[in-house]
Amino acid sequence: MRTERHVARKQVGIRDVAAAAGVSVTTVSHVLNDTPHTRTSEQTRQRVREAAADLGYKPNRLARGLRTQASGMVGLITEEIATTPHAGRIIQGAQEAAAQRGLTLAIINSDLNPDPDIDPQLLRALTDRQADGFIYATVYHDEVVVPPEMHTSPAVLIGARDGDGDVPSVIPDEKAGAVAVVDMLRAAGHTRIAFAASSVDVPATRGRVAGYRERLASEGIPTERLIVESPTESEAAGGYAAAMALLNDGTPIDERPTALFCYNDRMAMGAYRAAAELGLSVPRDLSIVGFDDQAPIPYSLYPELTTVALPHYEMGAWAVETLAALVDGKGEHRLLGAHPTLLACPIVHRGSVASPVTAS
Amino acid sequence: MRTERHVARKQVGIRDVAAAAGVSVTTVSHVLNDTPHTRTSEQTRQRVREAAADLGYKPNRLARGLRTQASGMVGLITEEIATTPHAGRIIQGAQEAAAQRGLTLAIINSDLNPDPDIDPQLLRALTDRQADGFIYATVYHDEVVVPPEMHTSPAVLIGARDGDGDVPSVIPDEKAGAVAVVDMLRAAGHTRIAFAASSVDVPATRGRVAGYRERLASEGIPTERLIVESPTESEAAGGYAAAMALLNDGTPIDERPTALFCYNDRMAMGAYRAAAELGLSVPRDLSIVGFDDQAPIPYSLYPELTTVALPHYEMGAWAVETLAALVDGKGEHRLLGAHPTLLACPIVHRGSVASPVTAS
DNA sequence: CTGAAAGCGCTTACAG
DNA sequence: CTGAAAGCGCTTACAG
Repeated sequence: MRTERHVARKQVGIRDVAAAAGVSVTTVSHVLNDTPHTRTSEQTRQRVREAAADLGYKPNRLARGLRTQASGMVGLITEEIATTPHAGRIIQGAQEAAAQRGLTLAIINSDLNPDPDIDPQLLRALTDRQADGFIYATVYHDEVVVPPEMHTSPAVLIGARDGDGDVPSVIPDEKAGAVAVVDMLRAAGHTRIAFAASSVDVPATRGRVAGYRERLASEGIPTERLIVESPTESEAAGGYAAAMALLNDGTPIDERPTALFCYNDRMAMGAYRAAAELGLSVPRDLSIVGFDDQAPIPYSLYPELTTVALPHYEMGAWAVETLAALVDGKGEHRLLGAHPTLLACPIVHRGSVASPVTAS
Repeated sequence: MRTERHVARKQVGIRDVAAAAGVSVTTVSHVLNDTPHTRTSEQTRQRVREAAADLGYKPNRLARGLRTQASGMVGLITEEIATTPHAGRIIQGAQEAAAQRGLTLAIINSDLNPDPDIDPQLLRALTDRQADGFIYATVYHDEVVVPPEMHTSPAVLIGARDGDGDVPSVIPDEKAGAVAVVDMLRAAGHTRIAFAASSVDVPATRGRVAGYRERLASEGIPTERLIVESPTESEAAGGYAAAMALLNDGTPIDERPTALFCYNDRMAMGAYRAAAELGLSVPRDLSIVGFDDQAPIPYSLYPELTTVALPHYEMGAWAVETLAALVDGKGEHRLLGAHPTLLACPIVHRGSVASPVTAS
């Protein structure tokens, strides 16, 4: 008399429903799936539905998938999810969009890939399970070269474009985000806006400085002396050093920057410390803006950090929506593949920006 | 002449391999799966394997699953993955353990559930796909009541125990972690060790204070005046306030705490700020220890924060390993269900702890 | 309008 | 030792 808790009690199948309703399995399938061009009397439909409910019938998606050649599953491969701060939001966005469409999301975690070639082996578990499509999410490459499977099946890239210009992709519009920050700071009355830049070469780095530099340049404001790169990584210590270099370089106090735009929130943390050591009050003496909206930094700082959010959730959702459209044969994905879709990075206003006290 | 990139080119099946190798599909299945008690001549095996490789044969897991009644898929349901800091590590641990066993991990995200009843609807997508087992991860409840499916199928809980004492579960050993911190601080020579407690009632809260309090009590050190609760949430501002209350309450300087153990890293951030404002240098004048090892706080602080890591990755891995054992019929899960498995929370030594300067 | 039957791609008793 | 055949639970032309 062993415990048999995990022995499934004869799963009820479509045949059982048919028997209970006194119709054929064909009919059951039609009414339960609302197959178009199939007219079944309302009375029969009723009977079928009741029988299904009574028996607690749940269609076996494996069987259906085998028959229809569509698993209803999409695979998300993400590089080193743990190290990329908000990867969770990508997964969440993808999962919720998938659920809305009756799709199930399978996750594959990959090691951080130093070169831009995607390992075809990663797709293996997914292709074996007949995934309807693939999403590959990376954060360290501008361009990536995708394995053949991703060319022959619906696929989508997050955070990098396809080198062949074939697979659709989505990336954050870092540059526009930086431009918006400059505009916001200008509107608050700042003219001397410094930038604490990153020294590591990832896609985000270039877009952010570019937005900052070009926007200021377009208003005739020279930025050479206002940009300093972190001497180390883009962490708090680097932000501290950059801020120190910027604010404590011997220039007269009334020529110092009144606003400091940091490459990311972690560097902004260091900038806060530098400001404190220099006796500068944020935001009165110095406005500080970050980038990433990386929890829990922005609301752990005092005052809370005004920063720019990355559209992780939105990219995840965009990915499965685009995938679903490709699977359905809609959407001219070739066109999509040529240029990455840019998603907005909205400013999150908190307490670290104010108008400069020194009126010009 | 429409583009037909997504039209699969006649997927090669087991039948094709059989034909190419000149054997039956039975034989192909046996050699490819290494079916025990089946002796096939080495020569035949060779031929089969070559044919499979040549044709690029990939078994269809859907078909196999249908036949064997085992999908090879496990489902992970996580409550509000985005808000729980390191949920990504749970997913990673689960995914990697799954991959090692040839299992695929499907993810379902759920809203934060205010009450302890798990919504059976969440399992729907998973049961329809014949998931071999379920993992439910929560962080806000001590106990949870699981739906019937999780009683009749292999299932496992992360972060909470089953109210019925039936489903195996795993939780961090918060208390032991806190005890270890006290021991470490005592070994460094501290006697006046304060605790900045959390005011929010989650499982973690109780274990951490308990460990702190009991350990000190066991050494005859009274802790009443050394514990102060955050007046607000367990964020930086609360840590700041608690630290201020602890360090700036008018007690003579040589009676002040020399070490401050914070409920979590976020509160520790606030404690750093309080220390700075009081002119206390960390760790010389005050040692600070956090809890959670929540990126990027510990290495964003100066000096870097010594803290306690949560075994997220390990819990994820434990979950699928346990699940796999249950699926295989091994493991007396009833016994497992009675008491949660505790996983160690290791101290991560960084720069915020030193021996007190004021020798006793 | 409805149903019998084939078949999706596998695995696995069972017979030879 | 090897293979023919049934069957997992569905969907879907096709015939009635």
